Amino acid sequence: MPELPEVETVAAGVHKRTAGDVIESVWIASHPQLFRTSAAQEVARMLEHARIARSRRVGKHIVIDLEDPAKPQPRGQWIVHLGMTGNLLVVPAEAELAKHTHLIAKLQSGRELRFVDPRRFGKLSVIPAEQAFTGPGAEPLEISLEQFVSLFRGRKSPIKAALLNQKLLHGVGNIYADEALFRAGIRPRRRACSLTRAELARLRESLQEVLTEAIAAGGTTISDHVDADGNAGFFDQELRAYGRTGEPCLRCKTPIKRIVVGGRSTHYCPKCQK
DNA sequence: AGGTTGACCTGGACGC
DNA sequence: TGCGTCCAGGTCAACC
Repeated sequence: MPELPEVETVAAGVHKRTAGDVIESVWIASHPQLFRTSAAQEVARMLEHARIARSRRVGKHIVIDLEDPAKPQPRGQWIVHLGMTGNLLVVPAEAELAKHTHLIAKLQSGRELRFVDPRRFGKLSVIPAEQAFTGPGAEPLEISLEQFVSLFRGRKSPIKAALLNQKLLHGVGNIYADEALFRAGIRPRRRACSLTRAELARLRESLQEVLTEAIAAGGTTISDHVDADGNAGFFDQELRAYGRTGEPCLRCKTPIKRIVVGGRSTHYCPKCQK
């Protein structure tokens, strides 16, 4: 499900509904692979009796700032990665329990913050307050043209694969990589280092544009992305390349082609994208 | 060291 | 209806 716009939608929803609320107790299912960097008990200890100060997005991660409820002092950060099918929902305590619910944080307000993830590719961890979480790469919406250009200098991998590399830019996933390359008119298989400065400038513009539009639409719902309230996003109606295999290009009517780049399914217009 | 591939999971869609 | 196959928005370890 989740790339930058979807994670942004979820983080904003969680923030709106839980800021200031206090976690009374935590229930965690026994799936140790969800807790690669922090043990489940560590997560529980950090969350229990903490006040939720703020929730925000960094790359594809949701960062939840926790503080001690007595004195407003930072306690730590809860880092949530939604993986492929993960979600954070804020629901009334009596709401039906979804299958694959792996964590429930009971809130003072009577609601519950629940982590649900059928495929269990998601990851939960906690870090101390003084250790600021910055994510693995650069923010696509804030990066300057100079920085953007330097990311791809000397990179021999296909530009599509480089866009998906979270250590370069974090937050870009398969859908928006395809969409940005379509809008910029660049072939996904081009070596990153072969792109001219003008092409990279176009790519950066296209990427920022498509991400911004998708955030405004509440993200793309292919099958299971919903916001903290359970509402679907509607950016899937705006997709021009992703998932349109065989359908006419909206610019030139040539059928959209599907290939595999870096092991990921990739959609592009063989005529418009050079 | 950088680049590529398969493994990790469940479930939905499709063909027979 | 049921069974097998393929595919999926993301990483990350293990290989070349």
